[in-house]
Amino acid sequence: MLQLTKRTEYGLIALVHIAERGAVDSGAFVSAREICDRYPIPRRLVAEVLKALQKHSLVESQRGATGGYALSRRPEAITLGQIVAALEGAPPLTSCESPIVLKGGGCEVQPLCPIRSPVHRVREQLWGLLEHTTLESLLPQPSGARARTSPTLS
Amino acid sequence: MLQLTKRTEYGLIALVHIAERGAVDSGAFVSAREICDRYPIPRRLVAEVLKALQKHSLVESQRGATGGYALSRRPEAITLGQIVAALEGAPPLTSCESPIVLKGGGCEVQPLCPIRSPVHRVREQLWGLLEHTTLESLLPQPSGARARTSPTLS
DNA sequence: TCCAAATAGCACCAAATCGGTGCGGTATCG
DNA sequence: CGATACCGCACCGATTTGGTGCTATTTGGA
Repeated sequence: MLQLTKRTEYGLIALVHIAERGAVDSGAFVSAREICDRYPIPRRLVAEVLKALQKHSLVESQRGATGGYALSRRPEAITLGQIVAALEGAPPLTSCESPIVLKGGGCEVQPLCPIRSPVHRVREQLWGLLEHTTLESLLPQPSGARARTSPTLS
Repeated sequence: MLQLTKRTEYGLIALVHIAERGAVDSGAFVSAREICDRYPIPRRLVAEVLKALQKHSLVESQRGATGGYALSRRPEAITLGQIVAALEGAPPLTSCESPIVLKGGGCEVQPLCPIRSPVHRVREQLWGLLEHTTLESLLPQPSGARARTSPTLS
């Protein structure tokens, strides 16, 4: 499916929320509870997602009573591609997209597969798009650049 | 998953093959058997996929002994977006991508969802990419070596 | 000091989707 | 007639997804 999973959506929401709270690099920590209090996301899921993001060094975690999560980089240094790769596995671009072989041929021989090469081109453009979209660009314009109504979550 | 299904890949292969054979608009018909003789695709699957493509008016079918499938339009008038939409359902762009609601809020109220609007933007770009990629551009350079898909959208 | 809050880790589950198949029916050409 | 080829339905197993239970561990604060 050409669709983001719920995990990724939850991750995006969590990251946007953390970014809005200004929790960057141990400056402050946002708890999973705060996130799922605000949005109807199961607490367990948000924890699982954040854990995955932490493993990919996108967020840092702090245990204990006042613990939580914080971005490990500034929002403009985090890309959608990194988030998706962290939550949905390595980009399928690397693995042979269409392991189609001619009868008797091998997929290794590129000229035999009619669509592998062009589809790879498309996939690369797609990931390029994701890589050029930063977390910051997903934030609801904090400094009033655009006239979008701020959610005013806090 | 941000990945095309096997069905879509099979569909692309079938369409590319049909296009290469010059079967356009009842000019000639390519049988499913010919396709799966050439590529290791289960005959049943290719038939199912072609049927779906036919329902979406991307190919036409002819029953009988010398029957088969033909493109209903020229390859440059068929886009990747149309193919994907036919084989993986309506573009998820229309349905609310992240049905996230604030506690007590509704997803209908757009300003409340922090990521819906930005994610929609990204999705639109993505589909724009697919819509600008024609079946012709997926062909292995028939004559004019214009293997472009869409020019720099970022 | 002790408890509450919070993350970490593991196993587990139900439902949906995906890839693929069986079987019979119908149309068409030779 | 009969071979070829599309059509339609139901069905199956495997994988993925979305989600939960429970417990351990860490940490701050009353």
